[in-house]
Amino acid sequence: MSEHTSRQKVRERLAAAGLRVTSQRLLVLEILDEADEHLDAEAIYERARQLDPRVSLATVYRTLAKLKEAGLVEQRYFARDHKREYYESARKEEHYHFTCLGCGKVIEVHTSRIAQARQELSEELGLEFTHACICFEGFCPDCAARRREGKGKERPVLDMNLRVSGQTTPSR
Amino acid sequence: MSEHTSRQKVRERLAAAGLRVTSQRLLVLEILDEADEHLDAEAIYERARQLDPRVSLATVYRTLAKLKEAGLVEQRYFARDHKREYYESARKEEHYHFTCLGCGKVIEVHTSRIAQARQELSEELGLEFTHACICFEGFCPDCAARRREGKGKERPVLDMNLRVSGQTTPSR
DNA sequence: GGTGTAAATGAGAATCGTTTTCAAGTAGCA
DNA sequence: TGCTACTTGAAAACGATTCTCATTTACACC
Repeated sequence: MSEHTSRQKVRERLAAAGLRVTSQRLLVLEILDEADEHLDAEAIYERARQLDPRVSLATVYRTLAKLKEAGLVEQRYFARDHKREYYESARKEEHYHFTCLGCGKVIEVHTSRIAQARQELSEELGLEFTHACICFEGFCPDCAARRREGKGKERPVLDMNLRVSGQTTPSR
Repeated sequence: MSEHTSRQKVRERLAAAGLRVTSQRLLVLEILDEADEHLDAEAIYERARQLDPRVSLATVYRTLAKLKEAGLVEQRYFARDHKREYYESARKEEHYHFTCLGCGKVIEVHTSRIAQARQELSEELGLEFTHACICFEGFCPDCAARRREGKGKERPVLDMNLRVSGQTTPSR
């Protein structure tokens, strides 16, 4: 069943957002819907190209901008890799991201404290929040343990098999 | 009194952090100490150059990296201007930043909810936090009011007399 | 006070994710 | 079916940051 019904739904979501339906936009949105990780423009481009070799990276960027503007897609920054934009379909419930500096893993975390902070600050100061960029970094349980053991060696754990360029922030 | 005493203190802070004391580092750290706004590398460079025309932008960047690494300076990202790094002296108490999309103003806000979230998530999931990048955006009381009035016109308020390049995130 | 050496600097080139330009193609409406 | 405004591909442009490399400097040690 999925093949056309799902594509049809994607089509409708685009139209409902007032966007022209193009094969490139369908493609990008489908890729993001199906992705279980967070993708950057380059990764989306790779996937898109396998399905339709004509798509260009510029169009991926333009499409992402449109989808974001329409609220169909959310853009995130992760940890030290703040030079690179990541995207995810906007259909998940509120969550935030924790990046492990040891293994690069991105862990989704749930908390109501951020919304609470927004609420309180909004009342106290009369601010009107539209958006927040929140990202946490540190070590996942495994990497934290590994660090505690090999502490004598203090080997540079910050390997990041992700594309993560960045500077050092000491863990005080 | 200040002239040499304060410079002497800056000198000591650098040395205490294990950094070589150079005129450029003194300069950058002094500039950040005295700044009442948040400065980006370019702005620091401008100010530094007026005091010592020899300094180069590359050195400003290198110095900021060192100072950050040493914990003397903190680096932030603001709202939509996420391509640009801002710096502030690391001597203030915990606070976060709210950027007004109407006038570009950066408002410092205080809340304990973030620390609370970190604490709770740390206990629940065994995560070890080292750093968080948090920035809020929306409209300050004035701009919010202005928007509510001129709502019919819906003029594009996002003027940002700061250097703010960015995409649109709808205020749902 | 000299001196050796590792670290820091200036100038400009390089990087690299993202955006823009411009000519050609296409969606969606009449 | 045609019109027109919106999209696209390809390649160039952008812009904040980082790197290279030859030169200078801080500072530990004599």
